[in-house]
Amino acid sequence: MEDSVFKPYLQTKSVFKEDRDILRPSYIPENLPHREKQIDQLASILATALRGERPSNVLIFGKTGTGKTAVIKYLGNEILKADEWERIHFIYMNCEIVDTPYAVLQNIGNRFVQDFDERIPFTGWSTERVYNILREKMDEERRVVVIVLDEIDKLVYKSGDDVLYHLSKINDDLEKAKISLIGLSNDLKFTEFLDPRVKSRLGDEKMVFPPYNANELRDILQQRAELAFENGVINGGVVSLCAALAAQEHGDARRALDLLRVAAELAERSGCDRITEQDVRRAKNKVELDCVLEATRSLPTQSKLVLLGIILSEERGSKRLTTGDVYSAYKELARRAGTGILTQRRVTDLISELDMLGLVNARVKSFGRGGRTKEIQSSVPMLETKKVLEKDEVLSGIKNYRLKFQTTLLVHE
DNA sequence: TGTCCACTGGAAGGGAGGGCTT
DNA sequence: AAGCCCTCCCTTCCAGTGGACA
Repeated sequence: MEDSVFKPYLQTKSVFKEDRDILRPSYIPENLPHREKQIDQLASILATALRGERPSNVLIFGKTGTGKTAVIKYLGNEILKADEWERIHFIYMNCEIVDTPYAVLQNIGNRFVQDFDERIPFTGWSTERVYNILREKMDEERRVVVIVLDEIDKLVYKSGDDVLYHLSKINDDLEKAKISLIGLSNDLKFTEFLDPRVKSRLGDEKMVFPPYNANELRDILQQRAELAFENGVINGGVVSLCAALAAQEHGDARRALDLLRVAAELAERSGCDRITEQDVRRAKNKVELDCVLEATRSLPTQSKLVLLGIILSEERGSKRLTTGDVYSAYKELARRAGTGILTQRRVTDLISELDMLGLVNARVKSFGRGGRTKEIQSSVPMLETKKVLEKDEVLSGIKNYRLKFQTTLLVHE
């Protein structure tokens, strides 16, 4: 240990108390400041379950970082604590991960299967069969099942409302068990895509979580900071700055906590025993850059080629790219890299995906006789992103490549 | 006022790859 | 082994369109 390369890092005093996960968004604190009203309201709905009755279905709306997930998980824990007869099942699922009808049903179904041999396989069965098993198993005992579908809008946009239709209707087929559904969404409009029957059944009750303002964010951070840091590590200015920065981004508490955590890590790494406002500013840049680079890194190869095509075209001076331009650049790169070449239709979709991830800006624009197409601009730091892209094995062969073709708009200029 | 460009984005479907069932 | 199922990724086909220009 004496000469270990880790020694200097182990010796530096940590700014954190033992548990730095307290600053992670997944941590559920003992109380949630400024969500008392919402907790009360939900508690009054869920309390029905403690009497063995079925609580109303609830839809909860609110932007990212407004505490939807934290509140529902908190209430989930509380209700299980209060459930003397152990007849309540609380099932939480994130539909961004569990995002197909089959997966949702399989996931719920397996909570009610004890025997390993009877588990529902992750593929192979028909969805109907999974549904039937799920219904049977669930109905074996008298119980109330609360199913939380986080990011429920993602499920609907991807797979339609079939599962929700079946799940919201399942009570008609149950004798002993009762289920209630809680959907969390940051998109108010997704219900427009639901079958009217599903829409009305799902939305017995509706709630909206407003964004936190800077003062509320400060309270939240203050609470966590006291739990996470040693005394004197942090001052009021640091917390206020994190809160203010996050308030500018539609009151996202997750963002605020990230800032504080990363600022602390930066301070720690540079051997300081207190966090400064300078650290917070550095953290802001780091958090933003890390987000973009991580999104880039995890792109499928073909999307990486499209993004690289956009970046290289811009690097050469064309600021406004059309779908056609991007496709030409992409084709050139794909040919070079020796991958298959996708159709333009497919690349259109990949561009839209990049747009949704916030890596590029793409909006449909009409150029009159010039036709109607997307106007595309990257919104990533070019140098760093290019480095990440070139680390991909398949793309490594086209390092430092320069495009040959000319953009249409460049020609006109 | 109508034309016409360069796509857009929906629909349908193929086929590969995971796996279960008989 | 043959015949299912579900999902992912992709192709093919195509009606529809905003707005500069004649």
